Amino acid sequence: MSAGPGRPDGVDGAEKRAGAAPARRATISDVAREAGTGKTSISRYLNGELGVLSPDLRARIEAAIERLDYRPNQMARGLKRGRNRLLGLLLADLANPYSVEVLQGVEAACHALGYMPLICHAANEIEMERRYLQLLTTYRVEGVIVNALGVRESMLKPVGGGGIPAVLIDRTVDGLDADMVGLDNAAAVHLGTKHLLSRGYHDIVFVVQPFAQVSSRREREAAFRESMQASGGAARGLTHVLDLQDEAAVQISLAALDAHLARAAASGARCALFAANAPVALRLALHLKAALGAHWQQRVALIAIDDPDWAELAGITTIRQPTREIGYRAVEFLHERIEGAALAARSAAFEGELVVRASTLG
Amino acid sequence: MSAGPGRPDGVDGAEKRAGAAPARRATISDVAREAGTGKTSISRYLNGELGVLSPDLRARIEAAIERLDYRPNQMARGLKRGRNRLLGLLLADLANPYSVEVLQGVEAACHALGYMPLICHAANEIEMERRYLQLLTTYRVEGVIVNALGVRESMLKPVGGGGIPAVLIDRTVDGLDADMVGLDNAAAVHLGTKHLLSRGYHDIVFVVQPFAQVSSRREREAAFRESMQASGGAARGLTHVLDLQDEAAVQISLAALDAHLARAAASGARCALFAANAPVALRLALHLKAALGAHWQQRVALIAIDDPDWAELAGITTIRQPTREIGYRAVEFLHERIEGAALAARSAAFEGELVVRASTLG
DNA sequence: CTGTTAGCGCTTTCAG
DNA sequence: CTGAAAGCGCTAACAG
Repeated sequence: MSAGPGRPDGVDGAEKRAGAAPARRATISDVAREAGTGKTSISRYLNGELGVLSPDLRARIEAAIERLDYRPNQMARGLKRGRNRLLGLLLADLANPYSVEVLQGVEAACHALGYMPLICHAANEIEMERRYLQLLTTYRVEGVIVNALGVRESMLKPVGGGGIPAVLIDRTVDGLDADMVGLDNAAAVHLGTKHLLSRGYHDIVFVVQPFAQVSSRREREAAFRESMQASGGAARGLTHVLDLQDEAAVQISLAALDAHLARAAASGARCALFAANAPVALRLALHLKAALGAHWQQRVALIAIDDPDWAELAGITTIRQPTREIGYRAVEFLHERIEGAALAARSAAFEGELVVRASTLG
Repeated sequence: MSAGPGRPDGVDGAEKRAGAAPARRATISDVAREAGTGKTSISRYLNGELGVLSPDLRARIEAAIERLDYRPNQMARGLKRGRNRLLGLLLADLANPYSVEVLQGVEAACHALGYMPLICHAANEIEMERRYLQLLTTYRVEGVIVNALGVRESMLKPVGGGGIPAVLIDRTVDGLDADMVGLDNAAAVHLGTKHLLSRGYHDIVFVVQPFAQVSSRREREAAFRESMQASGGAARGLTHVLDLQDEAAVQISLAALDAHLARAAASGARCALFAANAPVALRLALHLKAALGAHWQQRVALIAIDDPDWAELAGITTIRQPTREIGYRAVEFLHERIEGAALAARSAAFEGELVVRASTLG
């Protein structure tokens, strides 16, 4: 991680200046000198303690700052103050539109509360995630929001314990007692199955990525089974695993799915696929299109949790998560922890919203 | 932007510790004391100057670090060294898959070169962009990669001038002489029109967002017109503007487009739409589907620059940009500048790749 | 091979 | 109202 020695320090292109502009950014001392005062007053000015400065001094400071195009160095401030207003946001997969939307909520909240988000993208690599978490520690972020891949609780701060304050998004982390915000998975799945059943689909396959390690997937899968049981055997439910990280496994799994669909079709059952999230839905749709042709929608119904922008185009029924709010709330939770709130771990579960489209109106 | 006074400093939940863990992260002094040596040796150890430490001292240091779970503070290092290994990445719109892909290239390069990307998302808000640029300055990033919305050159560093080193992505900034990396727009558009003409489409509408302020759009539009002229009047070309930031304008524009399509259909011309980028393509596809029904593809051809994941699902022909490489190269350029390279502004234009799908095989 | 001594740019007592 | 001085955690001469 360290840059290592050996860099030719002699090189210095920055010296080639056009003319007036200072080679080095002005420091607080420069401003103090320019304004003919001490650093303290500058600092006071920067921190908004205006009432305490004489109008004259204040004017001189303003002028000096302007003239030197001075910008306080956050790093130095952070070092002295012990807080740098940096929040880490660790995302498992930015290719998932869910993450991008949550990110937007996080950004909005950060602005409102005066934080700067340090966004880290693990790209589904558990090793990346580990490195980023370490990096965040190193940059002394005041807290982290984690959409975990495989983080161990050891690096995070359990409520009331040591480490760095964390709030979890979408997924819990084994053994970590922290604030959590996400979807009300059980309710969302029930919403979906109820819709499917009401539309007369009596053979439902729930397709989900390997769920043992990921709480949200686990909860969705459990809710699905429970939901089907509650239907009193009126419909047949089946869980199907699709490991998107392993293309070979995906092929095998899709073949099995095809077989199931064929069997169902032969027996005259109306069949629906319930994708546990957007990436799964996309993979399914692509496959169905390839396997059944452009009019695959007439052969099998598809519903999904998450509402990516292409869902409308493809006409797929979805259960939309209030993603922005999830991100926003996560920051709020974290902020409270950072400010020292000593309450027990909280959890916010938002409701999903059913968006009915053509795919389930067959 | 400043936190302002008035925060109740008395509150301090962090004091409520479970037991052993230290309330405060260990500092280099703690480690030195624990290892029974001076800070210098610790620093040397941290910076990989291992050959210069006796095996014994080294072992003691390692043990101490381990015991205290010590992590060097990057902020302090940066303050002292004058470089904090932070790079700013200013993105106009993360909802555009293009940005996410470029981002991945940037991340990869950052890892390889030892930087930490500070990702800022302007969300198409020019004011946000300005604030972020200021913030990045304040955090003393060593350089910025900018996918500009409306940045003025005043904040950035023209090659050889003052300010912060910048490299531009996809779009140039008026009056800023900086490194630039993006798509070979002219070639990409030619690729598209050639394909369309060869498939017998003789009425082509190029749909683009307002292009006066954005160099890539401008170049694409110009290339389109030139391309049509070069076809020697064999086909009719028309530029159509779609301002996605203004829903009312979009409606009007789409209505006009519908009229054009109807006219073309009446005259028996085979008509194609050429979307200048993915967001435009999505909007067009959604509209066509709503206006012409699920089988809109049989009525009008669609081709687009950019290759979002839904393109395959919708069967839309695209011109794919090597997005990862663009991001990677941008970091490399920036790195060279940071290291002091004093060459003239460079520009890297990557070739697009035509991905033919059903939409243009009608 | 190792430690001492100055700061990096800023905030914060503590005296004027 | 204002400024001098002492660090925050770390690195980099400069002596041993």
